Amino acid sequence: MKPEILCRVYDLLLDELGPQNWWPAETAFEVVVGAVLTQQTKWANVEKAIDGLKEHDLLEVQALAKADVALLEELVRCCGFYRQKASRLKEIAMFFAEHGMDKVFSMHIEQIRSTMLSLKGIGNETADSIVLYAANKPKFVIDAYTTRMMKCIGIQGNYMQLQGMFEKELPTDVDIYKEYHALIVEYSKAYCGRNRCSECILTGIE
DNA sequence: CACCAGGTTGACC
DNA sequence: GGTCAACATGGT
Repeated sequence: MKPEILCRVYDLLLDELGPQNWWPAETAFEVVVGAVLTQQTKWANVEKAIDGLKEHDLLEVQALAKADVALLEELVRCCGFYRQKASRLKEIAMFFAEHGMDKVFSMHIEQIRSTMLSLKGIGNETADSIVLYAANKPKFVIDAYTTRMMKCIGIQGNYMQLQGMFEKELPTDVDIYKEYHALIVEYSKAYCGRNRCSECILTGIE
């Protein structure tokens, strides 16, 4: 792997798309809910579910922790895997209701991460999304787009290996981590469709 | 009508 | 350690 390559990719993406200002959410808890709902799901469908939850005043910890699961299933049905997501969201809300979200998010970064991983329905990517965008701590998020893009430029590895590469090369900076992940997702959605590689701005960077 | 979407889990090797 | 089916709706 060339030195500085991840920094150069960041500069290219930022120059191409401009700042993305992720995560689109009004509160930290909305980030948590959105992070679970967006698993294998288009963001447009997540927005519908978020709107529905807001209308029922369920997008806050105490309310969601006490919510009727059947109602939750109805509200998140548009996101797929709706039975799992409904019950898991409620359990996650119950956890935060008991332990206090601010208190949990004020722990050390690796402790927040492992705490999130201990909850059903939260794996590596969702845990890191929560750490970065809800707890506001520097953890680089790897997702399917990131893995694909890195493979395109000759960088391969599993989740933790890729994360290690980004965190080693980049400055430890919450805003850069947030922006970089957002840029990868948005660039991939816009330009990495079929047969788009020839006009990709990253062509030849490896 | 097939395929994919900002994954996670539990079972299995 | 890695791999795999199951989980499910909605858009192209």
